[in-house]
Amino acid sequence: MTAVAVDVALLAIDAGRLTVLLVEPEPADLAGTWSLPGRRVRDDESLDATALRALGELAGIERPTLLLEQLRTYGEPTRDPRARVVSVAYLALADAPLHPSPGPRAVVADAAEVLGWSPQRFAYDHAAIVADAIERVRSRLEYTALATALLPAPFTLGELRRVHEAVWGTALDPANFRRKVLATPGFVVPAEGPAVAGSGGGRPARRYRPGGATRLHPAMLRDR
Amino acid sequence: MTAVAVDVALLAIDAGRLTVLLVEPEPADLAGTWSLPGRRVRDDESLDATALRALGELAGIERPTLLLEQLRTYGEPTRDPRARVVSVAYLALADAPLHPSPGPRAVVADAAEVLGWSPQRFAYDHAAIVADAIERVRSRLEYTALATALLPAPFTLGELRRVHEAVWGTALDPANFRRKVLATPGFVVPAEGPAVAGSGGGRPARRYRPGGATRLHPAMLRDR
DNA sequence: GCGTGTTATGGTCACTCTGACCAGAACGGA
DNA sequence: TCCGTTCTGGTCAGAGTGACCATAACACGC
Repeated sequence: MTAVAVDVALLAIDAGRLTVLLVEPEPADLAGTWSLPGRRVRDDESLDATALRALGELAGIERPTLLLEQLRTYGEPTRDPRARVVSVAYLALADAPLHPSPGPRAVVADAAEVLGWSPQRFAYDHAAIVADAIERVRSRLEYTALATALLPAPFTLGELRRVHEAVWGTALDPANFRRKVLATPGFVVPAEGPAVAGSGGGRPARRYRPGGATRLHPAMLRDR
Repeated sequence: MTAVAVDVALLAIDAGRLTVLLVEPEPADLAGTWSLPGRRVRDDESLDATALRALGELAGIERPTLLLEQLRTYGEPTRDPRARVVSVAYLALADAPLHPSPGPRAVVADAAEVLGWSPQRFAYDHAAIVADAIERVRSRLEYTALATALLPAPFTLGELRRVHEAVWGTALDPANFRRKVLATPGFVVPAEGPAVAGSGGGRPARRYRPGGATRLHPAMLRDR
């Protein structure tokens, strides 16, 4: 009988880098590999609820501010050698660095490094899911206002720019980035209160909040 | 126990309009509504294979040239009142008008009209799946070369333009469309052979084939 | 054959958007 | 005070775009 599971790729920005949450798989024969937190779907439970439960039970992460977006569903008959499991993969974005709770069973890994790992370091087909999740968030930053989900509000345009730089792995011109963000209706709106200086000195920056727009026009295309 | 099914939104261009394939649901208590062709996933069967089998068994459509793309997975616990069914929805594109086989059990409906139907005319949550599929193909035409999957090769730039017009429901300037397509690397490549006139007269048009590119740079943005 | 309608193709022009770049403003720290 | 940093506003050339025009090359009716 075919089982249904949910696996979650939880991404966050930590020290200027994009990170992904990994956990040790539960089956003993998969020791030494990494996987995404995942749980079987209960009969009365929505897929979103399963995703949140997996993060709580396997990494001790309970955050109401998580942004959840369905990634795709992985259903190759051979993806789990023990049983037929169709897995609905989720992309989740946190607005602050992750601090998983219980010891070595969960780690926060650098996304760019993980992309270079051999697929054998992952359990099941989770190497593909992680790669798809990272590519999805990179693409979403071009066409949607998703970057604001990776930051606590209010934020400065410099902080928003560093989110884009961390996700895309490229440097962006501060003045041009500012011009494009402010020219895109609904991307950000000014927040009340005075400008505040950052940690390394420099002129204090104004603060902004998410503007409510989802799709961006015009888009913020990265270089190719 | 949770079951897994695949539902397919098969779209095609017919007489200058975007169409979607609908079938009558099998349960007797859903008579009078429409649904997408769907089947339970067999234990040894991939999701893609289930999608093709559903089209064959429920509409008599057997086409190797279909383009399949996963849409998303619908898993609300209440979406099917009889049992918990998680459904993986697929978007499928045909390169020619559809001719479903067996009588009134399958119909080809105009996509724009279907979008205006009340959700009660559909079984389950298939109104949402159809709407998501149409929005997906409209969006894909902006950023990918998917339009070439809705046409048999070789094709003229006028035929390719009419695909965009049918999907988006807007008129496009022939000269500007031509300039943009030819300026996008890998979108189309010239086909051998002479130019051929269309049905309604006019200067014969050169023919092209898909150029192999998937993502388009620059994108072909529609008006908003 | 001849005009007419249609489609394809090539071009112009003004406008917008973009990246590269410059310069001053406003802070923290030596 | 000087220096390094970041923020903010600006210029400039080039690419891309929509609106539009003109010509080419066919089918069709007369």
